[in-house]
Parts: sequence; structure tokens; C-alpha cells
Amino acid sequence: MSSSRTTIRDVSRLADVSIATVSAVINGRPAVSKVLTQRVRRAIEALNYQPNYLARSLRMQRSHILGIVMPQFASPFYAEVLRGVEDLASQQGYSILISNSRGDVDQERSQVQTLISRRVDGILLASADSHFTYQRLFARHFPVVLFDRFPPGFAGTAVFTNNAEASLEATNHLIRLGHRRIAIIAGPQGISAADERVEGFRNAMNEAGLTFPQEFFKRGNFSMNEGRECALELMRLPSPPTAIFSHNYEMTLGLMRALAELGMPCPQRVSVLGFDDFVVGMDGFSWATMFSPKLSCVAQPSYEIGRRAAEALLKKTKRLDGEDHSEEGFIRLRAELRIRESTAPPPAL
Amino acid sequence: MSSSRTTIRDVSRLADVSIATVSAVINGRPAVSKVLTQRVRRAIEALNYQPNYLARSLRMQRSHILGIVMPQFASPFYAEVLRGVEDLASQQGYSILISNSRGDVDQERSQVQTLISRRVDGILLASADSHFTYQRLFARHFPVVLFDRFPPGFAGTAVFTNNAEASLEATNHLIRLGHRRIAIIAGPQGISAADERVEGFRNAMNEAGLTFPQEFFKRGNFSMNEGRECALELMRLPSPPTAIFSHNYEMTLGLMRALAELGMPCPQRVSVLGFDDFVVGMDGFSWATMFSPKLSCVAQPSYEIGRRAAEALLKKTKRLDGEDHSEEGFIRLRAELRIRESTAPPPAL
DNA sequence: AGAGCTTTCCGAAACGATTAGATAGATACC
DNA sequence: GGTATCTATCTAATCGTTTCGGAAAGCTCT
Repeated sequence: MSSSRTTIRDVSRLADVSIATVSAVINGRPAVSKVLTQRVRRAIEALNYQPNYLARSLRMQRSHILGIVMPQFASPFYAEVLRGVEDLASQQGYSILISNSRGDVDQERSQVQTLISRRVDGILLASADSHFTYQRLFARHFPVVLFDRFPPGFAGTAVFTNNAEASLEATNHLIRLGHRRIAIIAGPQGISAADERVEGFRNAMNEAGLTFPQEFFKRGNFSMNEGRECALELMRLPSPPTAIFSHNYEMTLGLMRALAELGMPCPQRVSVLGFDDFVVGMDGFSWATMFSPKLSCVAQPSYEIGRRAAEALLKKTKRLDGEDHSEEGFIRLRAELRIRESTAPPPAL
Repeated sequence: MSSSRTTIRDVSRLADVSIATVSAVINGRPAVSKVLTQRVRRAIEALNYQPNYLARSLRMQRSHILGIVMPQFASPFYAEVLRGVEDLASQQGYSILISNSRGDVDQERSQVQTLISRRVDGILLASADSHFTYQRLFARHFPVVLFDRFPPGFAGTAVFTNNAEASLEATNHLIRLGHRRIAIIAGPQGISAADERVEGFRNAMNEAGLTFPQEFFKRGNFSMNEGRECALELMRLPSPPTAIFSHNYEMTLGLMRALAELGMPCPQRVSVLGFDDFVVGMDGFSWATMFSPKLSCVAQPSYEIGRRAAEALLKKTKRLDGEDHSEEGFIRLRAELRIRESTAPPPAL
């Protein structure tokens, strides 16, 4: 055997005590004398002993590991969420097991399975699935917290942006500027975040007594390419919109690209308001300020979403011990409307 | 006890066989009859049994988990690396345990400790530390692969960009365009990636017989803010450079921002060439093409770095079993020079 | 019918920790 | 001195798997 790690047994032998005593020292239990504590400490040091958490977890029925499954890593939104999760988790002595579902429902399911088999204490999930298929898996109150997306009718606990309200507020901003011909590039139907944003937009338009033609309502799949194509179609209409509201970061990029290609100045000719904003690097500069014009946008509290989700999950895992199975329910975090230079009054007719 | 999971024992009872047989079925060992296999399968299904990988790992001395430690999550570079790692790992049945060292040497060390205690099969490390302090920890040939950065004198296996060559090539591009007054905004001294990029630049300048004044040599800490400040200082010199070579993504952003503030047109007045490029979203558009002008840059193969690092690490963990302790050494991956619109001949005098 | 093989199955010992309960020694009290 | 109490330590069971070695049963071949 090439790999024979040193165990608690080795330590106990060297220190000439029982393994129970070593364990007591390691876990800081009282009731172990100064002299033995010293001996044990020295032995641990000498052997460079590192406790085996697998064994510990097995015995304690608690791994102190959280699992997270998300549809992508590269997106700054998810990266920020992940940062929030890791921050809170590591602060409480938990580690994070990640998996990338690549937006695929089957992969997602098998990854959730794996996480459960690895006996994570709880799972954070941005489900690519539009209906919650884990009822069976999560019998016995296994701790799960959803974020960013949730299937219709989901009743557990989840953390996300107040999409509808934020979207309403953003639309109102455009309306107040004087826009009447407002188009949206929405996300795919069936994804809760997308649907809610559409809803908020609709409400704002209704409240203002505005209608909007069918051809102003575009759906993209949250990708840059589709954002670009939708924008091209919009701006080539006989009477194009004077403002476009885009429902995520990638599509906003595509939209800006399209405007550049068409040589249409923003915001002089058309205002642009997008979802998502994030800081780049360590010094808090916003991504959206790198553009000219600096982009107005709806900033989701992505880091906070991660933190709160992790927090809620940890609370759940603890409640589990106490036979208390009450649910926390939905946690809505406020998005912030950041007005910069890409939104302005519509061109005079 | 609120959490009594079903175990292999339960399955064996229901199927009326021994646990050895259940184990054999699960692991697809031959030599178990059709009829028993059926019974076991049904029992597993009925009980919704999911094997406990903690126990399995403990017994097999192999967790099928890889650990990764990096200085940040939010950076697109590391996000891409992570994606590469996860892709290869999950493909081979491995999971990933992540930790964020936040660039702090002490945190990094304690996280490495934790990973080892969790008995990961190997560790991927972008060390924030400038000297390899893990000799003791990694005694007994514990599998580690470094990436992106390495401490001077490190002799293990590591994967990264051919920084020096790429930097030389990039500088030559500027020289060929006719630039003579070339400045660089480099990363912090002591970080291998930064030092190598400086070296490549120096070599190119020397080969071309060019010298460059001390005030053209700036150091930033890889942050956007410092990129901006360095650029401001450079462009306010009595005779400013006609081209600037920036050594990472964040500093390039700061640089572009500075030029905008000063109203200096790029590339008419000054050419810009930066390190780092990456695609945004799912459809392969480059981040750098979102700028106007589209940025010329040195694209590191970040995804590939992740994949190759994971691959090398897995190879190591397997070699460990075979008593073969040969080292793979350094793996250099070629960065690609992508010439777009931000580099052009210098303005006529 | 007995020897020798195969084929299937099972019992029980690991893996490395935690912890309840046992034990022994010291102290205190009457 | 006897007994109760407390403290410091140890013994051994346990967590849920894998796997080695052996037993039982079924064949084949003399």
C-alpha cells in the first residue's frame, strides 16, 4: 500500500493514550488533563496528523458539505451567487460541492442524485427543470433551497429577486421618460424569472394605459446571439420602438451590438434598459459603466442571493435535527434600478 | 432520530440476500445470478436506496472528489478554468470541492488542509503564495497540480499559459505596426504569470533593439482601478506612449476607461493590446468584441487550462496506486493573439 | 460414488472516526 | 472505615460500505 495515512490510532499509540482521549483533545472536549492534552498535541504535531472527515462524517451523520447545482458557471450572475454561498458556508465551517447541469434536466437530476449519495447536508439548486421532479428524492425533508428559478407550484423555500416589482419599476422609468413605444426582449417562457419579468412589464404598461403591439414582444433564450437578432428585427420594423427592455445580461450585449451594427445611436434614437449588473474585478466598478453610453440597468443582488440561500439552507439543516419541519418559504430580495446614460427621453417626433 | 436513511442492510433484508450480494449487484460485479439481481434491483427501487458514498470512500480509500482552490470566483478567467475542470472531472465520475482563498495566503493554507482532511483525491491550486509552503503537507506524494501561478523553484506538475512567448509575440505585433514608444501595465512582481509576461515583453524589445524609459513601465495589482491610474499617468507624460500593453483583463478595462476620460481615441492616438479574452454567454461571442473599438488581445486558453489540469491531476491519482511516482512536469498551453481594432500603426509624427 | 471444478452466495473483518457506558482512582463526608 | 461523588480515562459499539476467504451446491469425469 503506497498510501497509508496516519490515523487517530497512530496518534494514540505515540501519545500512549486511548483514541477516545485523542478524539476528546481534537474536539476540544473538556475533562482531559493538561498533561495528556500536551502529549496528544505533540503527537499530532509530530505525525502531521490530519483527521479523516470521511470517517467523522460517516459516524456523525453530518458531512458539513453543501451541494450546489447551477446551469452554468461562466455567467457573472452565477459566479457572484457562488461567491456569496461560499463566503457564508466557509464562515460556518462548510465546504461546497459544485456541479454544472449545463441547463440539461437529466444531467441535473443525476447530479442531484450524486450529491445526495455523497451525503451533503443540503442542496442549493437553480433548476433547469420547469416542474419540480424531486418530490420522491427529497422525501424525509431533505434540505433544499432553490434560487434564481423555481418550478410553478413549488412550495419549499427559495431565494430570488423581486423580478416582477423590479421589472415594473424599470418599465415605469421608461414610461416616465416619455416613452410610449416600448419593446421587450424577454427570456424563454416557463422559466420563472423570465415569466415574472414579463408580468411586471405588462402590469406597468397596463397601469399606464399603454398597449403594445405583438411585434414588440420578443423572446430570446437568454443568449447574446438571440438578443442581437431580436434587436435587429425590432429596429427594422416600419415603426421601431423608442425603448427596449432586455431581460438579461447576455441579451443586452447582443442588443447593443445590433444597435452598433445598425448605426443607431443610444440613447438618442433608442433607449436601452437591461437586467443584470455586476462589478468587475476587486474594486467595485460596474460592468455596465464600461459601455458608452453607460448602461442603465436592473441590478440583481446576486451575491446576496447566494448568501441568503446558503443561510436559509443551513438553518434548515439545523432545524432538521430538532424535529421542526417548518418551512421558511420564499425570500424575495430587492433588485436595484441603476439609471445611467442609456435611457433618455424618446426622440422628438 | 429524524434522519434514518435506508442502507444497504435494508435492501439486503428486503431482497432476502446478504449485503455482499447487494454490493455486488450495485457495483456490477459478475457472478450473481439473474434472479437475485432482479430481487435486489427491485428492492433498491422500492426503498429508493442511494448508496452512501462517505462509507464507500472510507472503505475504498478513494473519494472520487477533487479539490480546487483559487484566489477568486468572479473573474471570467477562473470561471472558465473551473468549467474546464468540472467538465473533465464529471465526465470521469469525479466531483469538485471548491474553495475561495480570496488571495489570502493563510486562508489558502487552511483550505488546503480542509481539503486534505476531507480526503479529496487530489488538489488543483492557483496559489496566492509566492513560495511553495506545502512540502510538509504534501509529503507522501499527495497529488497536486498547480495552474495559472507557480512559486519560483516549484518542481511538481503545473499547467499554464506560455506567458513569455505570448507576450513576446504580442509585443512584436506592436513593433511591426511601427510602434517605438510602447508602455506596459504589468501585474505585481512575484506572481509568476506577471513576471513571465514582463520577460516576454523585455525580450521582444531587446530583439528589436528598442529601449524604453522607466516611466513606461507600470505595475498594477491586476485591478481595474490600478489599470486606470497607470494609464492616466502614462498618457499625461510629456511624451506619452503610442501603444500600451496591459497584462490582464481588469487592468485593460481600467485603461480603456482612462482613455475615454481623457478623450483619447483608440487606436488613432494610442493602440491598446491586452491580456485575456473570453466568450460571454453560450454562443461564443468574445467579450472583447463588445468594445468599440473591438479589443485586440492575447487570449489564454482558460477552459483548456482547467481541463488539462484536471486531466493531469487524475493521471497522478491513478499513478499513485501503481507506485509510479514520476512527475509530468510543466504543461504550457499556447495563448492566441487575436488582432482586432484596437491596435493600429502609430499616429504620424 | 467420490474427486475435482465452477458457480453463487454469505459471514465477517476492515476503513477511521465519535461517544455511551464502564472503570478506577481520588476526594469528601459522616 | 464505609460510602457517595466526582474526575479522568478507557473499552467497545457504531456509522455504511467493500471484499477476502470459505461454504454449499451443482457439474463433469472417472
